[in-house]
Amino acid sequence: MQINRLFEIVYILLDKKIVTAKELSKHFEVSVRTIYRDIDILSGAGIPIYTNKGKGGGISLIEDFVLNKSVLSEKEQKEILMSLQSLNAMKYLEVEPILKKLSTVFNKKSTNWIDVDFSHWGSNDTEKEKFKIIKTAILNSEVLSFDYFSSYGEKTSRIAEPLKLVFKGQGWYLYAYCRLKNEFRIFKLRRIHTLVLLNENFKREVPANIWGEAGKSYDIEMVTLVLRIDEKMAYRIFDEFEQENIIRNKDGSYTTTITFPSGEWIFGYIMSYGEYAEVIEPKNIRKEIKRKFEESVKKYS
DNA sequence: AGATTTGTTACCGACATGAC
DNA sequence: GTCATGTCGGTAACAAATCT
Repeated sequence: MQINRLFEIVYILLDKKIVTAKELSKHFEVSVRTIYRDIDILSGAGIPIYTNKGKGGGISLIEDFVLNKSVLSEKEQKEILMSLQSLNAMKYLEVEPILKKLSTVFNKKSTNWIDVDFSHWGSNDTEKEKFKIIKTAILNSEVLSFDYFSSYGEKTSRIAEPLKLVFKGQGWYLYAYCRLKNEFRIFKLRRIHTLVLLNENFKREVPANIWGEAGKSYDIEMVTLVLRIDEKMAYRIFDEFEQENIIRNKDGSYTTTITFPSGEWIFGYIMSYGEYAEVIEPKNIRKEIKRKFEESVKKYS
């Protein structure tokens, strides 16, 4: 199964409105038989696809499926986007520019409950599970309870009204109204544990700007790090970095590139690798790390 | 009405992949 | 290696819409 073909079919349909199976089969260099199988899969995934026979017929999406909100309820639109997203999220990794185009089509015209980025969704089953639960909670406006571990490792039990899933930087975040703090908060998915759907509904509007003051988050300076990490930390590397940014060296160590919002916390992050990580670039961070380690050594001497 | 265009379904064989 | 499973291609027969 070539998942890219499915997305591209949807994209072509959005673009051209109507296409015959034969045209599609030529475009993809597969048989019409295969195209029909794809159509089956797509409609199974909740995409409102239909066909017309005879001259001028072909395959199309239900009219104005993106543009006309009255045809599809808000909820249906959400689910279409979700079904695309989860197809992608499940396991198919080769996702390409078509998805970007698709996401702009959706983002512009459709709902905004999720900021689609179509980046890799990791390989972690429990994260997929979390994603699924949260998805359900958002779509049905159900209150969630979970344990949350702050960056200091502090654990708090939260009850929150989930509003939006956002992909940002290196991972997924849940934007929700936290009843513990009585504020809108952003939770990193990876730090959320023991997620439970409470049998309670809520009503709350999503504020226009969820990332704080306008533009603020976009002005954050980013730092691109090149790290060499010891083989011993392999389990963390594949958890924390994108696969295509990982290079395995001859001696078994790994070189990875990652872009982070700059800030003091980067040092903490790098140092959490202890002796097993070495900063190659940028030089100033390399120096700073060295200095910090040296200071730390002083304490022990 | 009959030809043409397009979708729909069934069946079978080839091939790849993963499990045992 | 063998077996099961899944994907794809080819063909054939049929249904429905449209054209001449």
